[in-house]
Amino acid sequence: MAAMGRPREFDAETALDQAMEVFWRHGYEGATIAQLTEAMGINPPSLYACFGNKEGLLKAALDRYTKLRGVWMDEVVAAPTARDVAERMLMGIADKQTDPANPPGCLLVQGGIACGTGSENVPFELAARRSQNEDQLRDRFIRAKAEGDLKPASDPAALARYVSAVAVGMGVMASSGADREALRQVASVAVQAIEAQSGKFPPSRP
Amino acid sequence: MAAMGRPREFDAETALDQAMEVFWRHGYEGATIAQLTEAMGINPPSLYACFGNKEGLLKAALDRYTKLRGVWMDEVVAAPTARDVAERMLMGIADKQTDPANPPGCLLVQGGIACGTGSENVPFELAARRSQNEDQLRDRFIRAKAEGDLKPASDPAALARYVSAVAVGMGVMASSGADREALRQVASVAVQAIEAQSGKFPPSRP
DNA sequence: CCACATCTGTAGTGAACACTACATATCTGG
DNA sequence: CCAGATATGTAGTGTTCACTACAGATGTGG
Repeated sequence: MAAMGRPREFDAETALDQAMEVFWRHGYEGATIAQLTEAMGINPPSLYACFGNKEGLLKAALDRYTKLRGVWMDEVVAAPTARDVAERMLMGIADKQTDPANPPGCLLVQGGIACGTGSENVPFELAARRSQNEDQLRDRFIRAKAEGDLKPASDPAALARYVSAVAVGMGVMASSGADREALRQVASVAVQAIEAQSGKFPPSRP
Repeated sequence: MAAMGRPREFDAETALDQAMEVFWRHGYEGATIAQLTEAMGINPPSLYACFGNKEGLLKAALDRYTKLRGVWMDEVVAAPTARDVAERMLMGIADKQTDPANPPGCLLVQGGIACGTGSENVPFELAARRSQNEDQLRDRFIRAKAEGDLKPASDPAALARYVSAVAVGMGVMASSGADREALRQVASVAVQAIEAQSGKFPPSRP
């Protein structure tokens, strides 16, 4: 019934990857539309037509980031024990956050911990995504406890929060120049707290 | 030999406390001169005459912050064992970062993890202050190891980095709404990694 | 080929920003 | 009381920001 109009000349996902990198490196407030459009290879009107506004672009970038991380997290929670889950996650983070292919640290931290007037919900947006990871981890630890892999007295939610906190702390350290070896040491120590809750206990009945 | 001029009508330390709170809540880039001057109860020319520029004001606020934290850290490292040092520090942080008298989280994190063009050295400035804490912790753990309080095979620098990372992670969680109990649980789990390195070993000879 | 719809590039818009010129006010030293 | 020095309040400065008006380009359906 209606004509379809001129088709878009850029690939949205590719452009989003470039935007993600800019937000990752400079944070939400530190990233300017000029930097974003240049990295994406488009002009401002194309950006606004496609993503609404700067915050919409951030959300799209966060969606893409968490989607990519999601497949990795699935591998993480596939580890056989709670201890191995923690180790695989934290060691993997040590590597990922110092991978020269990406900006250092984690977009969910670098994106914006504190923001000014007009961007107050950006930190909430990031926190919500982080808590998704934490929930996934918690569910895995609940299972580990049921399987007798964690102490009956252990608190899966607290353990997940702990691993999450360590991951965030590592992200901040990575962004301020910590090298891979330093982060691996942190991960190695951190895993010992999970080890202290681990063992082989009679599984709770199904 | 020269006249002294009109005396300043505000107290620099009091004004700095107010500025500190604004940076703490909104971050370096999110805090505007208008917000700062209003909180400090002065006008822009007074601010610039006294602190040079916005970054100078931040540095002064950081100095004040770390000075106040310094006396607390002295109490922390005065704990008798490495494990107690870690517990006192992380539990204290859980309380401090959720103290309604201050903005949530930690100024050394909230201040600015990622910044835009023209403020690139702000994150470095914060990282430098954080590493002061880490160094103090490391020195204390070196002593603990010498006293036979930590395993001979333990790495004090790695342990200090670990505690530091947990503290930063807790700060981020606090700023995104985690309550005191949640942070205490994180601290409680985190201490167990230090416990795993603790015991009573023959002290190395003086 | 034409009406219509959507994209693209140029060139801006008003608003908010960090910062400051300037006149005035308040001190000290002589 | 006067000269020099520094602080203060008013009222801006130029710059940069997110965002957009508009005209031309490129597609689809009839």
